[in-house]
Amino acid sequence: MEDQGRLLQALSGVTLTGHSVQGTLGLEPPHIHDSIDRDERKQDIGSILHQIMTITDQSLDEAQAKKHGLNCHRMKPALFSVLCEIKERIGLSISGAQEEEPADAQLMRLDNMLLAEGVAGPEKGGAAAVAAAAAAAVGGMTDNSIEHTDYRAKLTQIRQIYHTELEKYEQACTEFTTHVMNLLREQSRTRPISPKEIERKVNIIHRKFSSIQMQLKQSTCEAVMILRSRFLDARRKRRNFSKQATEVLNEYFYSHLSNPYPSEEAKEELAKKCSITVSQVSNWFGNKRIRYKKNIGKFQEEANLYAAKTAVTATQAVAAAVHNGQDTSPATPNSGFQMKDEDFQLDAGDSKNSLLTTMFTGGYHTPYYESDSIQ
DNA sequence: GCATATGATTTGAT
DNA sequence: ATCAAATCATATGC
Repeated sequence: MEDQGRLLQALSGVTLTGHSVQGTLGLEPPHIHDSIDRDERKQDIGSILHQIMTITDQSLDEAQAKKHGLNCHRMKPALFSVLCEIKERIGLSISGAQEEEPADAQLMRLDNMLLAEGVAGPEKGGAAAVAAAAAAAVGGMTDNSIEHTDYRAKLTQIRQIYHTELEKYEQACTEFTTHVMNLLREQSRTRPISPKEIERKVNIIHRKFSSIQMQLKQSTCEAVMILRSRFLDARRKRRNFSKQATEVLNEYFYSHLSNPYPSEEAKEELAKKCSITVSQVSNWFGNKRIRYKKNIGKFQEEANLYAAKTAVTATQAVAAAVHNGQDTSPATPNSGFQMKDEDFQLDAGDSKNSLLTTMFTGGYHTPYYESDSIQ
């Protein structure tokens, strides 16, 4: 009863000194309570608060001490690893081994595209812009270069934004990762968190951030595409080749009519002569071949023109040949036209020009350019 | 304004 | 990779 009394005293904050236990049990008349001094009660509350504070401090210290003791316990590492293992197993059995890497291919595609467009990869925008400006200054393509530099400038802009954003993301990712890692490492002193789990969590963070990066890449790609279609779609801004370039190309075409497939070297030379690209030469020959084949009649006049042209240049050689007593019998410019995997012979009926048809449909197989003849 | 010419691109085959 | 063929989109000439 004595013990109980003290305990109750401590808990209720009412001094029971001089009163019987019955009093604390509510057997005392109530008016006695009212008579207790208010100051005295305040003092009691203060002392209890103090006690509580002290207790809290003590228990914190105690807990800290206990924790430290546990941490230093020789069995702690073993216990920790066992707990980690158990946790690992539970985690695996719940979530299973779900590996999801479907976005990888798309990410690669985006990366490749950005690299191809010059948005990612080594810095070259400035140099290219300078080169373009220089080309413009030299001359040649005056109206084209302005748009091209404009395009370059916009591309550089996109590139800059892309890189700043990417850097920001990377920085945020590293920051967040280190923060989480520190947190987990700190917690691993009191919770079973294995390094493996930390690694996994870090991976999750990286995945999240890389998905954000992918969004950035995606929108950058879109921007570049729009820019391209606005500025670089050659079909929209097509310019005919110069008369001189067409001349050179036609000369080659009609003088190689039996095999109008310039080699890589020939293409390069033609490109240089015409100040166009090799692929433009390829395009031109591709178009020419198909269009010539489709309607040889339409091209008769042109063929004659260039045949005559080359004939003139060949005159000297012919003269020499005649002088040497060689055969100079006429050949036909278009009779031997040959497409790949196909022998294409001119049908006389196709031609609208009967004179030229009779002139050039002689059944000779020797292309005119290979003979030393003049018409 | 329209028909044709022409350079570029796409597609599918080899 | 290169080509033929079809197609697109602009240029040009009338």
